[in-house]
Amino acid sequence: MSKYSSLRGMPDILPEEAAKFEWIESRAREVFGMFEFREIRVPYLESTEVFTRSIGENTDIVEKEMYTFLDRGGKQISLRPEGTASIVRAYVEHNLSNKADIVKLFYIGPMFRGERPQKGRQRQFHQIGCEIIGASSPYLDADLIMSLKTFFEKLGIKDFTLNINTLGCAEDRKKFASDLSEYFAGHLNGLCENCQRRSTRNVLRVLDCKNPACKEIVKGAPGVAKNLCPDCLDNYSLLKHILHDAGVTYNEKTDLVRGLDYYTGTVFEVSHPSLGAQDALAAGGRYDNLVHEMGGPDVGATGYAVGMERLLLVIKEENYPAVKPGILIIALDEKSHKEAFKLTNKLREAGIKCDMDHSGRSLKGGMRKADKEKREKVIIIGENELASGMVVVKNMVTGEQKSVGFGETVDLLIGENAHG
RNA sequence: GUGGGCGUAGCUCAGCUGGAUAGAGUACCUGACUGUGGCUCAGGCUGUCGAGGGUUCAAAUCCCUUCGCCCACCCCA
Repeated sequence: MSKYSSLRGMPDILPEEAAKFEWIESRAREVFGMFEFREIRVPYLESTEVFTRSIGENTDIVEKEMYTFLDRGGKQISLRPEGTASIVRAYVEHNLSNKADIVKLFYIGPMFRGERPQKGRQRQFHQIGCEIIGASSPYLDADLIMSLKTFFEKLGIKDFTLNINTLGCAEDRKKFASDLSEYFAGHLNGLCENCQRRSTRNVLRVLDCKNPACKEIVKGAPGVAKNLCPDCLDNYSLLKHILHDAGVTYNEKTDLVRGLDYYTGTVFEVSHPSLGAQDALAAGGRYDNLVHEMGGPDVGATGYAVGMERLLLVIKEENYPAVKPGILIIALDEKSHKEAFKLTNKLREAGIKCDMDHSGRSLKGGMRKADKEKREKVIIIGENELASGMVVVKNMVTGEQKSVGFGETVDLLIGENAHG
């Protein structure tokens, strides 16, 4: 039992897992680079207002999940619970709209929410997100969704489902919400306790309640489609056409809603069956009013975030590349240890991955270690080698070994690596 | 915040109707094999039985409290 442990929901990411993070991140950079998104790094801490204004004062995230505290100057600051707010803040602050009409950005990093941890959910978790700011063409939504699909394919993820829906523009949404409130008011008794509360406070959320009784009532609820203005309707059906033509299979899910206030119009979610209760791998949508609300130009925007920890749960072990260990250098006594260390450094200078056993264990011990670590080669240096000026290079796979002069070791190994 | 499950060796777990030095497998170290790994065999190391308190002649085992982890609700990526 150690004296200290990390905070609840804020786990250490140990090397084995960190390697997976690293691999996923480099696939992200590869794919998003190809789509011409550019990376942006925004701070983990922001003035609390950045989040309350954008995510919404009455959302659960802001009300009860955000890590908020006073800094030494008495200013109220918060650890970011998501990425979009900061990015829009940065976009406005640095007048990025003047540099290009469309700005495509991606980010990778930790987010913080004070929730109770469970499968696929931590307090410090990591997201990879993409944003396209500057216009509201459905082609941009399609571009965004294509980047997500390509990313998932690159990671070897299968069996994911893309669900899409539209919430309509701000006016549409208002009308829709009031229609829903009216409908649910007539079925109040059948709804679960939570939904009775939701039906007045945040009526859209009743739509994705998991309670069977509520689901039944939701079936008869007015759909969003009726409430859409012609523009929204056109945009949404155009998006569906574009996706169809691009060969993207999607599932229209009319009860899909988002919990953050800034979403408007198209929303989407990617879910995976193996995830359990928290089955969203990624989610996003349009936020056409946010940039303006944050003090920027009146331009549309769209984006999504992918949950890293959830990717980890979904990606199969064999999808990750095997990490090949380097050569192990084993010295048999103090004198050879010095020479061996010199050789180790020479190999590294030549770009050959290797490590030396400094534990002073026996040759047998060293061999065992190399075997356990699945090393392909070891180099052995002892009294005999020092006397003859040769080192032993042993191939652990074939069992074959040869003596080679100290000076020729690097050349030999480079030659062998070149031939596999 | 609410509910349920679980905390015993580095890891996976047994022991739990109270009983003497707390076990197995695995991992690790050493030797058989004096300078060569995998297989085999032999030996060795590792524990505040999550923590604190209580009941008892006696507690890993029963009771209370507490902390931690997991799953679910809630919410969300």
